[in-house]
Amino acid sequence: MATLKDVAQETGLGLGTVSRALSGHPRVRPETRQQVESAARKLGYQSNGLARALRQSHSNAVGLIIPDLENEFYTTAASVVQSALAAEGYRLVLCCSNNIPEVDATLLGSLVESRVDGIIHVPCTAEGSVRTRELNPDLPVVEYARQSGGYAVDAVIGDDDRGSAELVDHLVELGHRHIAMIAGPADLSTTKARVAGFRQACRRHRLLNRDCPVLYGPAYDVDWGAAATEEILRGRPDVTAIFASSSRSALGSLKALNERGVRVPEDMSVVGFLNPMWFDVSDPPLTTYELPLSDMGAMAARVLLERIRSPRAAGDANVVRFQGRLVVRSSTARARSQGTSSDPTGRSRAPAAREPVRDAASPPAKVRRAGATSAPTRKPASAALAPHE
Amino acid sequence: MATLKDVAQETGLGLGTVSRALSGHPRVRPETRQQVESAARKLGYQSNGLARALRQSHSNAVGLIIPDLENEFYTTAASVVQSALAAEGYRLVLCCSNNIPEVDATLLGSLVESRVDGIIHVPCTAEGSVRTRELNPDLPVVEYARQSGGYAVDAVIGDDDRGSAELVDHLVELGHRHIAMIAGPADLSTTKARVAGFRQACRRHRLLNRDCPVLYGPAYDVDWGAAATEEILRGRPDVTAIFASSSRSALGSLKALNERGVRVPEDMSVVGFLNPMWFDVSDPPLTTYELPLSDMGAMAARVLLERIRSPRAAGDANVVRFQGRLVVRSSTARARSQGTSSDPTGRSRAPAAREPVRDAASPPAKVRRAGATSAPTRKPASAALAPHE
DNA sequence: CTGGTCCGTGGGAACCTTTCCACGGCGAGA
DNA sequence: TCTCGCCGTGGAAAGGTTCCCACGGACCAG
Repeated sequence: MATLKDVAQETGLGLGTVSRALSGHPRVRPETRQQVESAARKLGYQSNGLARALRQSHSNAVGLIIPDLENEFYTTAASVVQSALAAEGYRLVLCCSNNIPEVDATLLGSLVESRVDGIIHVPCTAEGSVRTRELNPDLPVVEYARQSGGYAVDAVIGDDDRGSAELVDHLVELGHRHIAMIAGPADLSTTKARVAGFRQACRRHRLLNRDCPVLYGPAYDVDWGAAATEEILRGRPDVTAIFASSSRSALGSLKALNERGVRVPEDMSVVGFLNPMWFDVSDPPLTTYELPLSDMGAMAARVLLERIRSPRAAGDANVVRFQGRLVVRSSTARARSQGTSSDPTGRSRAPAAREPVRDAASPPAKVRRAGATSAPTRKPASAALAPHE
Repeated sequence: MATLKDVAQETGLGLGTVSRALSGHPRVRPETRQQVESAARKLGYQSNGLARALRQSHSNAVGLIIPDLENEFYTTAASVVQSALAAEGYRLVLCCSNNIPEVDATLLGSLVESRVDGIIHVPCTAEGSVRTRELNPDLPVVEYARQSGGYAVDAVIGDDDRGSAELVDHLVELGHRHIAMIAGPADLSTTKARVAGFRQACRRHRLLNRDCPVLYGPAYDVDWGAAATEEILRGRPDVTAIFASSSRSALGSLKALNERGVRVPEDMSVVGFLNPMWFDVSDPPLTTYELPLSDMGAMAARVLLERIRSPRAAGDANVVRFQGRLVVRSSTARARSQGTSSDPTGRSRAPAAREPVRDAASPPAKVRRAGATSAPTRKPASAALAPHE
């Protein structure tokens, strides 16, 4: 391929001039620029991004590491991050850890080696992104969806525990007092948060721990959702509601229930988590807690770009937490004949079924120092999570 | 960050030696290697991928351009391509054209500028990937899912027209003779193929063109699916079956029908295209044509890597076409009181409902010259599309 | 008329690696 | 004993860009 030197030779100009002409530098005569441009076109010159990145020591690329490429929770993030970055002239290098810690670590290494300008990371262990700090302390990193620990690293997360709590509130309101939670891998921070919210809400409603089992599983996927549901049907006849804490396990749960002929919501209420587009044509449409995924992805990109552009003040971590909202559909109904229920048919559905789903759940949030200072949290976050100055 | 030079200085060795030691070159004394490695660890040395790529003139990265990051059709591809590449030590640079030709072209340019080693491209115009040939004739490109034209470029595609045909066959078998097709943008090659298959099958069954309208739309998305369905309900009371030629428009169609109180399949049969995981818990579970997306993605990666590794023989395009299979569920039933129907209740469901969905549809396919020579096509493809030697 | 400034350009250094070549030493075969 | 070849190493070139500095000319003010 043609290089700058070739263009220089063709035009009889020096390399510096050609470079300036091509990169829009003001100090170059218009005619010269014309000449250079036509020569470049003629030779089919394509500037070498590698060489430029090497010289300028920034590559206009950022890495995104997600644990699962077939989960709309993350692909939505990837999508909007990609858009946000593209708008600012950055490329996205997408990696997938498959939730394997070793792969995660390798990917991190590979990304710093390839000299990306920043990384958005969904960590899959408690160590999280701290490894990048060892590799390159100056590399901006923001954690997404999951938070690794007490390290001072930027993060954009959903309010998982509040979501769990709202779903439990909803179920309790309908008279359920025996609720099973289908959780994911125990060591993920999202799992922890969702379980914590679940337990806390149960306590608040004076539900007994043994009435509200939590089933940890190998992954947030359809098979586990189905398997856990089987387990519940087999071993816990007292349970009247299932809280599947991810969209995929909810799908699996529904599948298993449908196959076993268990009617939803008459015999069993089911709630999901997050709100993929197919939740309202499933059979039945699912009650769930929706997180503003697009906003979250955009925010992650914004926080990262801000860090890339302005030098980072050490220890000054920026944690943004997004609220979601309860979306009530027809997969939840009054508990069947379980003590307090006054409706033996169990058929009275929640009143607010089929409410519109896709409106802007949280106010347009601003990054601290990017303008308005309001964090998107409605109530002040716990100390560990609030942006600390 | 520490560089090779720093390590050389630290150890008192020359750059060449340090480089060799670190890159596993055999000609270096084990003790020396030890020394270098410990010094590198001590300094936190991270090799600079940019410099290496520049020197070796290959970057171990490949680009993937898809038109829509929220469509499981493409994200599935992205996922498996990513895995396949990672296994061979390549990174994936993911770009999204949003189906905008200008963006597509820009992305192509940006990728060749960043010196990826190859590109997998879902073209969004008929020109397709030919632009890369101008930019860099040696850059391996494989087109995915859509085929741009008569250019000699590798491609991995699904057998869209056969899929359409099989769905039409299925509907006709059930007595439908007025079938509306919800198509996508008219200029996409997938749309063309699906419409062609539809028309052809209609002709074969002697259905009249005016009984089988094709609705072209702005995009393969939920809104268009819903809008088109409204249009059909309003303007075409004769239609008894809707062929939504993508998973998302099927979703929109179902949504619209449910909202209008039109029963599926009693009042209207619906078939989708492709087979996202939620198609069998939708209300009702959808009959569809499933394409082996994982195999297709893997094949695309394989074809590309093969091209990267072995010099391309000009004009020798390798086109692989994947068969899918009909998946019959309960969204299709005998046509309502439409002439031939012998079942006035319209309730006799297709016999094969709930058949297993996720088995290996097509035999493990081999790339030409990568071992076995059998193409994954069951019957010989048309001349224009067969791998030509 | 001269000194200073700005403009446009050329040349070289720097970015960091890999790779090639050369060189000294040493063991083995002639 | 001499030579050949191999081994381990050092040095330098190359890869393609950007950035800094210097330089000549023109222009302006004193």
